[in-house]
Amino acid sequence: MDLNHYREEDKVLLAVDCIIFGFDKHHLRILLIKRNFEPESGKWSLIGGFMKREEDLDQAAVRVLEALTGLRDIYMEQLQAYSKVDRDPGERTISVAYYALIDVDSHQFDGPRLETAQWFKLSEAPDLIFDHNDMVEKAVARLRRRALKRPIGFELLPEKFTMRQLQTLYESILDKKLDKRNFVNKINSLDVLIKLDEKDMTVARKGAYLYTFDKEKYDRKVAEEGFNFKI
Amino acid sequence: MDLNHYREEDKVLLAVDCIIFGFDKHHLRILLIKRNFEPESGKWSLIGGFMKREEDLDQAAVRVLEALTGLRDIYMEQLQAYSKVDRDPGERTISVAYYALIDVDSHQFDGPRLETAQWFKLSEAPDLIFDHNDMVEKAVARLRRRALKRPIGFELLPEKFTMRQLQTLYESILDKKLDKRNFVNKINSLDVLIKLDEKDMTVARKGAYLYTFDKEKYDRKVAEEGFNFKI
DNA sequence: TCAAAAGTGTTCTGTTTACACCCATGG
DNA sequence: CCATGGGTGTAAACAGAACACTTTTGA
Repeated sequence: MDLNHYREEDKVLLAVDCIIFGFDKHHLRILLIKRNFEPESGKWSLIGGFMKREEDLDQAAVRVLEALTGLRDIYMEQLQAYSKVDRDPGERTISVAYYALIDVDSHQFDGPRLETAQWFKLSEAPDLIFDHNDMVEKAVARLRRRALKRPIGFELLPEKFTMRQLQTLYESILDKKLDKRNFVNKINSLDVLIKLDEKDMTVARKGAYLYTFDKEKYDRKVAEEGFNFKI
Repeated sequence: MDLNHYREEDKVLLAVDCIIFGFDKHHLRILLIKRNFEPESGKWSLIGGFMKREEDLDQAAVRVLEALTGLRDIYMEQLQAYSKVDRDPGERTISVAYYALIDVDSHQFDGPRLETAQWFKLSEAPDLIFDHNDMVEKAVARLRRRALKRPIGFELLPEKFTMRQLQTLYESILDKKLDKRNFVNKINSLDVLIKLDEKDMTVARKGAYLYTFDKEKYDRKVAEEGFNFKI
């Protein structure tokens, strides 16, 4: 059997596509670009590009994201490979999806790219090319699972945030209303937030306490394989 | 930027590697083959091979598994892609890992392949080539997560099985002893097993009732997004 | 003085855990 | 008749869900 012999003609192009989730204090968003090249020029798609021979997929994802949006040092995680034979009508390509979570407000992308890259509310995102809708759906499912397993927010929230912002983030990820008291009790019982003396006076006349994550405690607890964050 | 232009020299070989879990009524096992080709000839590895241009990854995984073991109609699920630049010392290849669960006893592989393919107890598996150890570790983690989320066993157990066999399966997946009464109560509360009138008289003087999965109920419940199977 | 959002605890219910004895049978 | 593994229930601890009023202060 020639299973184990390289056949030059079986080589394929490997692409990466990035599902970038953002949160802007009110809504969960996703970053898309309008394609200005064929195929499917003019349509919306995920940020993507080809892996080069001298890099691995993780590196390709980081490079492609920066090239198209100027966003730097974004940590991305691999989701899975998409390989249907006819997924890209142009050329046989296999694409590996990556996803990341970032705080919209502290990651402005630079001017010239603004026209092509744009944040959409998750619920209002346009139809995407190829199998990109599937990729997004899968990424959302992963985000939800992850949110239920441990408190996320490090990446999606600014350094300092109010309890309500964290709750709103969870509500938009899980797409359901949560009980304020139960949420606060749950978060506090996890003991990974530091309550600051500072208040955000813009959100209410009374003001709202600001919190930060206690990264050390958080990492320790995640490592100890605990948490289980059911809401 | 040439992000969006195909470069012939960036094409790569895409491989699949299969982590096949089996259960033989006592132990969780994994299927490995001894390589009789370079590189790393003589060492143990996962079952793997290259994707052809005219098929997708899922199809490649099924084909490769059958070619090397004679195992047919095995449902496999994609884990993730492995793409370190130097992962295969021979040629630049990216490998996508797949995993499957099967019942060892009802899936004998055919004679001539017996010498290369072999079931190992998970705890006694040899060191593997390339990044295959990582793949296995990841697959085990996935298997555990899945076992905790819903009752698995359809695939890993024979059609009819005893409660104790199901418990042993869970104990070997989770690698810890479970309480017999709590386990039975939990399983029964899920209401997806059918208790047969038949007993397996080989396991104890008293005999042990045989069960089958109620596939319809099971599928309905999984679809209703419920279950949460904490043990 | 009032509108708007923040902050805060308790009770109830369901789930998980811990735990020990009798049963049926083949040898 | 006894050794072996199968089969069964209950109580205590814990986690999750439901639920309403007071506080602060800027306009």
